[in-house]
Amino acid sequence: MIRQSDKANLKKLGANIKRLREIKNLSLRELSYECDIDNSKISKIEKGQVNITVTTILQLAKALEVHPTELLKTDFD
Amino acid sequence: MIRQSDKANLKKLGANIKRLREIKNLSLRELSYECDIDNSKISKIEKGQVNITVTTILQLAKALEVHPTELLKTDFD
DNA sequence: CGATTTGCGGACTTATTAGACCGCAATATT
DNA sequence: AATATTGCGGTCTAATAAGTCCGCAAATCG
Repeated sequence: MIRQSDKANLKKLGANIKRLREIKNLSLRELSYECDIDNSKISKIEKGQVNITVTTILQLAKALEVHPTELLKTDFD
Repeated sequence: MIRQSDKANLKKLGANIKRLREIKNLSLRELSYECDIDNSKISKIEKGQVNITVTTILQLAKALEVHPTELLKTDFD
């Protein structure tokens, strides 16, 4: 029962995470090393292919050195 | 491999969600009706017993009529 | 007091994330 | 040109979130 608006929202989230990563000039593998999440997984997250959990958000935020809320700062549907 | 700090963070998130629900004077069942999430599930979320996904955060935020970032506005470890 | 609401927890099935690994095509580096 | 890096996709297992239902004890209400 994965909704259509959810897919769009996950893409927005992913795009925002990618933006934050690029601001820090990190490659997928570098960020992967920092937050202990497989680089292919991060790739999928950025593509909006995964509905990540809160703890994953927190891990990414810590590695990106931003408050978790920053990851969600986008215009969801 | 559920870490210790994660448990604490989930509790903080849950407490914040509960706070937002109480601000709107909603019972678990009322909020449940609004966001289509079982009341017992919301109870577990508020207790920090579930590591919810992004879409669940979005559902709750919409029902609570706040931006998703509001749910994460707390001091995580 | 009797009836209703409320928070909460247990139990169960299904769907999906987490986590780990591999490999390739394109790009960047030397 | 040769080598290394990078983004990305596929695959597999184990863990767990999602989703649903039941019921109870305590609080609230008429």
